Amino acid sequence: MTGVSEIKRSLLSVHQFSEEQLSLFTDRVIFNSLKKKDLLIKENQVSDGIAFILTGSFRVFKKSNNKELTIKFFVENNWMADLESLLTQQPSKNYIEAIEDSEIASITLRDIHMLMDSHPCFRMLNGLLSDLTIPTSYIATISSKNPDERYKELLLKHPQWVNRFPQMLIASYLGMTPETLSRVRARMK
Amino acid sequence: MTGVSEIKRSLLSVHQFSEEQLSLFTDRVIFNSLKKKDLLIKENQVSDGIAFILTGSFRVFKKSNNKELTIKFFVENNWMADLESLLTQQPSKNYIEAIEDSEIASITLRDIHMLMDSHPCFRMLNGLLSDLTIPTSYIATISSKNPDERYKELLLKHPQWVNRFPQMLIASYLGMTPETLSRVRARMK
DNA sequence: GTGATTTCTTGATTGTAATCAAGTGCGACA
DNA sequence: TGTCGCACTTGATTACAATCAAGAAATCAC
Repeated sequence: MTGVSEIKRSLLSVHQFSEEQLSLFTDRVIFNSLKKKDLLIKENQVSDGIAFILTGSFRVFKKSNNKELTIKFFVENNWMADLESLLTQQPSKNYIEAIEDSEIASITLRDIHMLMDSHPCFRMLNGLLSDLTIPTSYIATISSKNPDERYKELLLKHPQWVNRFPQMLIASYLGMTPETLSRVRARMK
Repeated sequence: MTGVSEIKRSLLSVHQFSEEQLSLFTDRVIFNSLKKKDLLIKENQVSDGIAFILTGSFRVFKKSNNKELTIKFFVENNWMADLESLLTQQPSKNYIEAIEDSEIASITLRDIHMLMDSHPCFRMLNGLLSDLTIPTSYIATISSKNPDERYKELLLKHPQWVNRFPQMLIASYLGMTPETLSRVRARMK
């Protein structure tokens, strides 16, 4: 009930770690609760590790002009981080916010490096990074499809998101106004 | 005149490698020439390493509908790769094309892993990855600024690109038609 | 160097999503 | 349970970049 087994299962999906190695890892994680709207990362803060979502959901967003632009969603049983800030160790230009009340387990970059130094197999954790990138498909969708196509694509790729997250956030993620999203949905019945 | 010293200089910018370590790395690189329009990576091909650009330039693009969408430019003295394909070892959804005749030096993922296993310091090469991501700022620009602002931003961030690359490609990168870019430029004099 | 092909410019028109606005509904919270 | 505030819907209008088109300029191939 602590979440340790979920973390281990996730690690096993990238590499056949031994039970001992898994424990080396989970011994270093720190558990946290966040309430809806709490921020995990604020702009100008340096990301110091990655977090596994045990329950709940998050979004990465950016302030541009003074609009919020939602770039990515994360839900339970996935790792999350601000990849840019993590890799460069420069201040983040993004925010990560809990959409729902959430439970997470974090590990610092320093601890990951220590694990990698002592056990080369932990190098395989780099495989986790791919889920943290912004996929080129997202750019393609945003910049070359119309609102109806964008929404249809989301329904195919992430049908659960549509009912789980407020439409404002979905609209923001799809690069359209809430009004437009509302009309897209009306059109589809 | 082989390019080895440029590679070493680039490696030193991420970590204080010894001369011996640098040579371990450069002993493994393979040199190649590409002509304008040659492809380094095609769609559906798995990326098997990273390449350092000695001379020339490249673009990452994607086919969507049947338009080409330019996502990133790379110029000499930088590393390039299709990060998604590299991290997931899944077929690429993108193309990498030489914009000019170019010289590159490549190293395979397998060789990088070997180096990391034998010398933990090579783990620092992960720092190179940050230049390969799609920055969130790009998304913000594309999806919340008008054509004039987008072009002005490019002039600030990458003034050299504007004269070096064909306007079609610049327009494609900025998410607008060549006609629109032409008008933006006319407007700015 | 000449012709051929592609890129760039400029103009006219259109389509589409943003904006502005008002009303409805629902959920959070006291 | 009631009410307050925020999210969502729907309508009318506007703004802006895409599209279509044609001509000029630049680049490429032979």
